[in-house]
Formats: sequence, structure tokens, C-alpha cells
Amino acid sequence: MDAHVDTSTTTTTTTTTQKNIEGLLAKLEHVRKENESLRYMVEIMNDKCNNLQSQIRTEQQMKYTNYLASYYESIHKGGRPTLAEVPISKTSKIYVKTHVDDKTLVVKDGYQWRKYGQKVTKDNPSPRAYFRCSMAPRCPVKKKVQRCMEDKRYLVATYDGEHNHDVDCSIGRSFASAKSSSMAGFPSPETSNTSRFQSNIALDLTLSGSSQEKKRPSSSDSMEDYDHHNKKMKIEEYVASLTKDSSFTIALAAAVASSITDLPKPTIL
DNA sequence: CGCCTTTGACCAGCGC
DNA sequence: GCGCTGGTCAAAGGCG
Repeated sequence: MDAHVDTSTTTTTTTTTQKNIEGLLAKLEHVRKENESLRYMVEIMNDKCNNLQSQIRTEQQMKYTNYLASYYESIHKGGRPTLAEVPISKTSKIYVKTHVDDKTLVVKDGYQWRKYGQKVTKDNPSPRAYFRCSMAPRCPVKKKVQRCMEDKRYLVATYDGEHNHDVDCSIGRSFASAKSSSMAGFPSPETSNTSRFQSNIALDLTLSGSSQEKKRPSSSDSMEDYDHHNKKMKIEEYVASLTKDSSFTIALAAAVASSITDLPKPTIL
């Protein structure tokens, strides 16, 4: 009698365990499928992201070509080109995501800047800060940084001119001073991981100029192979972190919108 | 001591 | 000419 009860109990337990295993397997399968579809979606997102980037690139080049065309047409006609017709290829804008409470107006782009003024402008209650490259007057680049009026989480940095030197010339001092100056609140590369630092940069639209990339010496010029390899790795890491960063995708969408209307779309941001 | 930021003053361009 | 506005200058003070 007891043996019978034991067998039935064992059978019931076995059946329950089997059901549990089946349930877990089903769940596992479900998660696996979900994971697969998510991976697929990420791939699609990456593709779309790349497409958007090349679209922006093409659009910026088109804009510049049009500027040049109208500029030279004016000259050809014998007239003086108006200010709007003069090529403005060396001006670019980037949007940088920061904390909304951050008042420092600091955009970390690897270069060392010296602030020379701050103003409250008519169209935006947030003050605009004026910076010039610390290598001035050797390097004539200037930038203006102002909080985006539509979305206060973003800083708008407007660059004017091209750097005639490498980032590395000033990066050491830049980061050293960043530790001590008013940049508190921003992670410094020495104290935090690079991806966090990098993901702060929403999008670089310096496509028409792309001066910084062009000006950098190639590996065969002056850099050791090791350095080159390191830089390449860092760039790849950067690209990977950007494509994984959802805020980057959002900012990219905003940048596409702004490239058409010249203003970021707050609804998208 | 050198380099930086802050900030009020100054200047130039533009519209009325 | 005047006032407004954006951009720049430069003296003062802070920081390591």
C-alpha cells in the first residue's frame, strides 16, 4: 500500500518537474526568439543610422556646392556677391547632450579652448559663451556655445574656422585643466570610461569641412604603428558606442531635421 | 607665476 | 543720428 503511494507521488513529482522543464524550455525558446528579433532590429537601426549619416554628408556637400555655384555665378555676372552667397564651409554645428542643470557651457571636443566672453542674446535666455582655440593666434578657430532653446538638455556649439593643428597638441593640457576647472560634473577621461565621455557628444556635423580628420597625420607620416593601431581601436570603439547609444540615434534624427530647417526639432529630441 | 574664467565696457553693423 | 544687438577686449581675481 505504502509502496503504491510512493510510486504515485514519485510519478506526480516527475510529471511536475517535466512540466517545469518544458515550461522553462518554452520560455528559453521565447527569450531566444525575442533576442533574435531584437538583434535584427539593432542591425536595421545600424543600417538606418549609416544611411542617415551618408544622407547628411551628401546634403551638406550639396549645400556647399550650391553655395559655391551661386557665389561664382555672381562673380561671373560681374556683380558683387551678397553676404548670403559667400561660402560658409568652415562653419559647423554640433549638439552635445549635457545635464540640464549644468551651467558650465563646456563642450569637450578634445581641443583646448580659452573663453573670452559671455553674452545673453535676444533670442535665447541662456547665455552664449565665446571661446577661441588656446593655440591662437596660430590657430584662428572660434566657437560659440549656447544651450538649445527647444531642448535645454543639449548644448549647441557653433564652430567657426578650421584647426591647423592636431588634437593631441593640446589634449593633455585640456584634460589636465578639465580636472581642476569648472568642468566638474563632466566625466574626465582619466576618471571614467571613454564610452560615457564619448556618448555625451550627440553628433558632429563638421562634414563639409571635416578638417580635423583631414589634418591628422597619417600613420606613415609621423605616428608609430602602435599609436596608429591604438587610435584605430579607439575610433572603432567610438563608432560602436555611438551606434549602440540610443541618445545618439535620437540626436541623429534631430540633426537630420535641423539640417533641413536649421533648427533641432524639440518633438524628436 | 602662469593660465584660466568672469564680467563690464567698448565697438561695429544694422534697422528705423 | 540713435538705439539695439552680437561680438570682442581687457582688467581683476581665482586656482594649482
